Amino acid sequence: MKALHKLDHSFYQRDVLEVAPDLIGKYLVRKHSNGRLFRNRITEVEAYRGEEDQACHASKGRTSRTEIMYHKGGVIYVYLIYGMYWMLNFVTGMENIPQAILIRSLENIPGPGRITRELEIDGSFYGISLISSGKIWLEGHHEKYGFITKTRIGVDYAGEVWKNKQWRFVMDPPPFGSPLSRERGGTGG
DNA sequence: GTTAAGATTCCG
DNA sequence: GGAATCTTAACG
Repeated sequence: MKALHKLDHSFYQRDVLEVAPDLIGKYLVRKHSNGRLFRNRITEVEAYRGEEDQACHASKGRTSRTEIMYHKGGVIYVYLIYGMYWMLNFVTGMENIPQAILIRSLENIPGPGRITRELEIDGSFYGISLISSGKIWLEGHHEKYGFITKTRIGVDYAGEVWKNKQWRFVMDPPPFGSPLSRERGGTGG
């Protein structure tokens, strides 16, 4: 078994459309205050790219909420949706270029709201470092996973051009035994 | 200050 | 299909 290494700034400080597919199969590691360690592979993400992307929160420009997306890659962007669920995002790219990747599913946790609930991630994670916080980081090895692209979920308001971007990346083939693999072999409707 | 809507999830 | 639940952005 290959050794896992922690991903550093060089991984995150690339264009969001390069980083997003590279996230597939990487291990998300969460260290709790009691020392307990959670480690699970990322299976689905979505890219949000720049002020021109009408589905990206930064399309509203710099605000207190979007400010962190203008930071160079390697920090966390979280926000509350529907008053109930925290969405976990990784900021990517260079300084002053707003980008982020929504972590939509892990190997055993489908759903962005469920990920933050189970990993105990909330607003206090806004802006913390994926490299030096010690609370959350990524590990990987030099191996690429297969993936397919799809349109992003829940962004129909963004207009024809942006809502149709194939900027959702899903592990394919899915991990054996996962809900995804069962879905795949299903009846098809 | 008020208001509409949201990168969701769960139940029926 | 609809409720839960509250922050954000837009407007005044």
